[in-house]
Amino acid sequence: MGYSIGQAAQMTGLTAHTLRYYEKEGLLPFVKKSGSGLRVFSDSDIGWLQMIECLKGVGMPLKGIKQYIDWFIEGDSTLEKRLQMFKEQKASLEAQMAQLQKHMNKINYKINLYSKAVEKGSLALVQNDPELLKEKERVYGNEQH
Amino acid sequence: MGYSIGQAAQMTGLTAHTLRYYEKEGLLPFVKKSGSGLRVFSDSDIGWLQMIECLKGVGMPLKGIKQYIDWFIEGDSTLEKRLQMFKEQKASLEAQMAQLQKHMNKINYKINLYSKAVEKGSLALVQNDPELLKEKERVYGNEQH
DNA sequence: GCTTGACTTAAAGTTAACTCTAAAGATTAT
DNA sequence: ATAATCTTTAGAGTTAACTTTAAGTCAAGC
Repeated sequence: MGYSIGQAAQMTGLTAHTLRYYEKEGLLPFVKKSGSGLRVFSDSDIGWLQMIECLKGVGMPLKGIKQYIDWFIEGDSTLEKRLQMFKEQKASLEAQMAQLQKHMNKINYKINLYSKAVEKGSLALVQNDPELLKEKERVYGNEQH
Repeated sequence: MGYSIGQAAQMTGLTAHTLRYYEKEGLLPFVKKSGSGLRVFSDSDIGWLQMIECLKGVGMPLKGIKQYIDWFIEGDSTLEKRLQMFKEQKASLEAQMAQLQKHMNKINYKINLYSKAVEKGSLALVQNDPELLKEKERVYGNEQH
């Protein structure tokens, strides 16, 4: 029900250093201190850290995450802003996933190409395989490498 | 068939500064210079830049990309290494996409939650909606925020 | 022939997000 | 109660990937 900074670090995969850094940046305004000044993380604090990891993972900078936390603290008057923020993150996430899928197609092409090249012992011998050229045109525009 | 650094910048969405920086870092070993010392980018160089963008986009650091280019220059003796590299990038990409999907689930939950909160004008009034709690448990482990 | 804008180099500066250091106080195991 | 370990603070250092600066060269338009 109350975790030390070391325990919180282990639970989240972050380091104690990073947790102090996050606190300094205003990302952990709910973490309490014990009588002797030690941080005490609650389950809710761990939940916040997991939300932070999520937002960080979709590419939000720490400043943007802090904005969300500040809105949360401000209360129900910021509900629309928070909803808007999540909608924007969803759109950004969809764009990212589409981009990654394109990269995946290119990389699959390369794996195909290099698999055949390794078989033959030569890249040049394989580059003009008509089957590969067709796939290449489908995946890329019209590149090399 | 030959592009100035400014044209190459426009074609790739990078800045001329960045292209010079990439060259300095060894990522553009094939770019030629004109008699007066100006860079001349070929279509193949543009293709390399697109491959660089792809690898950067899947999270490879410039050093790793340079390694690939160095292997390419070294020739067919490095075919296996290059194949291996692309296989690793594919695995990393798959992990990333799975992670992003998890984040997407959380964010969809938040959009759902905040949509209802905005409707009611209160987050607290909505937090305990049994329908939402069920979805929350499905999406998260057991968090707040 | 002069201005404007693109280009050259080398090197210093910027930003985000940590990461580490030092010196001291607190907690836990034996 | 004492050694080993954990935690505290403020502040300096690190890393990747640019980004800007300074000081100058080159080419095109009027």
